[in-house]
Amino acid sequence: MSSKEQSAMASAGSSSSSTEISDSMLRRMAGQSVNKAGLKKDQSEINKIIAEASKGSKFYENEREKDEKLGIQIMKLLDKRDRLLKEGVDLRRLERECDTFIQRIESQRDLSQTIVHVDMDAFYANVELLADPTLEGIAFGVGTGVLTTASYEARAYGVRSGMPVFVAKKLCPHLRMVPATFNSYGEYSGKVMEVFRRFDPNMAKVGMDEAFLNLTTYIQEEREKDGTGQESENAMHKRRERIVRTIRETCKKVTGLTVSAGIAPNKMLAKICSDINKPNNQYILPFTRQAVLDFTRTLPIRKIPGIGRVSERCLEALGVITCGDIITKRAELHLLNYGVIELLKAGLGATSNVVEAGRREDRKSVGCERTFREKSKREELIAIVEDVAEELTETLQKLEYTGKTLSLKYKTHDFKLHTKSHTLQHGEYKTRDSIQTWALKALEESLPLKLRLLGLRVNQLRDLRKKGGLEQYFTNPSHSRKLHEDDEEAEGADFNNAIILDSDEDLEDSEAAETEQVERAINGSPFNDAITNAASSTAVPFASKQETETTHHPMISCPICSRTFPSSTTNQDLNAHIDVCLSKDTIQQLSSRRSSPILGSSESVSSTGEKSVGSKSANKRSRRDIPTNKEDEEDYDFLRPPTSRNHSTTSSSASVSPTVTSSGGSSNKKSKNVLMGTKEAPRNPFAFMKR
DNA sequence: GCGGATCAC
DNA sequence: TATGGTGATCCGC
Ligand SMILES: Nc1ccn([C@H]2C[C@H](O)[C@@H](COP(=O)(O)OP(=O)(O)OP(=O)(O)O)O2)c(=O)n1
Ligand SMILES: [Mg+2]
Repeated sequence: MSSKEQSAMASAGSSSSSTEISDSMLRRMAGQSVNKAGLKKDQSEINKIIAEASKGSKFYENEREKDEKLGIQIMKLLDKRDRLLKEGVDLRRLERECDTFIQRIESQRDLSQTIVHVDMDAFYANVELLADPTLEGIAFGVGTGVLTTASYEARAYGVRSGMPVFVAKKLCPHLRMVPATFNSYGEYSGKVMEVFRRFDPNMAKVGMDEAFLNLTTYIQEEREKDGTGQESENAMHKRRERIVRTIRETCKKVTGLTVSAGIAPNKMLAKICSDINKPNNQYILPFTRQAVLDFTRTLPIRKIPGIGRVSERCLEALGVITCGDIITKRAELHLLNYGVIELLKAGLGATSNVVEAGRREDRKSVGCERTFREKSKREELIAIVEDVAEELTETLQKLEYTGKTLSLKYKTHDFKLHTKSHTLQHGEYKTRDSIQTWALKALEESLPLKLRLLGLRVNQLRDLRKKGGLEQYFTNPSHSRKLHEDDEEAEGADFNNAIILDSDEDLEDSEAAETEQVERAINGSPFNDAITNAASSTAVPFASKQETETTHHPMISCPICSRTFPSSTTNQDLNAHIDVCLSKDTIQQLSSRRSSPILGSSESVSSTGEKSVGSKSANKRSRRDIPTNKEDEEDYDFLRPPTSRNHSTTSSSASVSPTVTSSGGSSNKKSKNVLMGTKEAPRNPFAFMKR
């Protein structure tokens, strides 16, 4: 049993070449393998060229070390699994427990929202193309030293984001490079977002070139305007496609840039779909449970946002390659305290469909870092820190934030990363001096170092544009500034008020309590003092409000079959119907191909004229009280038991958090991601999909 | 609160 | 010869 996985894990050297580059290293060095369309060469050949070009470098050595440690951690993970199984853990019980989770997830599945993920094609590259038409149709990359992105012509050679130029040129000798012009990307980003916002004023921007839109309201309004009543699923399907095509065309018309899109009932699926027909195209997933399950069953877990190279390898070692495997292996995942519930949600394609605009005060940090040729001379390093501190200060002031925590980041010549941070008890980081003073101190006490990167970052921010103090607590969320209403790029540095009070608390480690000064300056009026001081003492100024939204759910509909009901329907009736639907046995449908009423009519139909998306507030909860569960909405409650379970079975010996034991220095540290979890505490890499 | 680590863009 | 910058989150202490 374990022999099979053992071959799957680690390197299982199948490399036939004389050199000994393991499979895992080949894959590690090759970023995203776009295996999609016409690559000029075989992906495995490309991977070999990449690794070959890097071999021997410090970078490569560092990667190899990390790879080796990961292999060890994975082996420990498998050992732990085998040990628990040998000790007689009841897998079937775990499986039943997972089935309960699945039932709950299913009961909350919501197909009622039309979610779209829009993603600009080769964004930086296409912006450069607008400025320089001679780039049309040729292979080129954007950046210096490392590519931020590449034209699709270049991608055909295996050239990708994050790849160093010298490697890219090995893959594509005629590759042309153009330097990045970040300001222009910001400007175009602004224009693009403006277009998206026409279709969903609440659009959620994700980075400079992508966004989530909830088109449900737009669609509803359009239908009302048309006088169109309830539509067949087929008609809805076409309407969605048409509207998204319009969005993309408008974007192209207004900005000259092409965009791809994914249309699905929730964010994760929409995001995955936007990639399917890239570039300059779209993909829509039918809004039926069966279509979603068919889609996810064979979907590689690596496509799940949040599952990166490391998680992919860990899961692969457990035999989990596709989302369908998540279901199949659910008991083992549960046993190992992997974040089963989040994995199951992803595997079932039942994730968050809440789209809300980001807010300025949501920002958590502002930083600045610089890579340079190896340096170890004290004065040189000091000069760099001073330089970085100055730039960071300028950025902070322009953006109008201050922060309580400052961290210094440095990378040694052999690519090992480190950070040191300091949190002020009273004051705030705001001036160049307060920042630089601590940064230099931190650097000096680490000093004998040969470095290639230095950076500074301020955390625990306070938004100076937002009313400080307790009022935040009572102010209506809608009053908070949307992230787009200004901020970065475009826009000349609008001078800041006279907030320049300088509160160099930290200078002598004295931590003066000039917070008062700062606050006063910010709030301008002394009337605020009482509130302000109280707030700062309770850390409220930095608090962000809680949304506590459950999944979007404007109408009452069966979460399994989508059938809608009048809002007058009682919970009892609804639950009765849900039980019927669930009784079909979710698991079975997952593993069996079982065709289904595709976009057919059978579903949806009976709308009983329950229109009104407007009555949104109607039913906020999608799960109308399931079986016997506690009140908690918290997934982790289900994962708690694991620890006790694991050990209860084995009693003492279980060695609570054994395996890891830290082998010298930072070594074992793999603990990070799920697996290594010496203990329970499953990791939750899916913030993105979380409610 | 700190430091390491993973992930995304 | 040679491997970026910004920001977020999670985990174990
Ligand atoms: N490691 C990375 C990845 C991306 N970017 C920047 C450049 C990209 O143009 C932009 C958007 O990232 P995407 O992942 O969306 O990639 P592209 O838009 O370039 O290509 P596409 O979306 O068509 O795959 O972010 C970056 O600086 N560094
Ligand atoms: Mg893009």
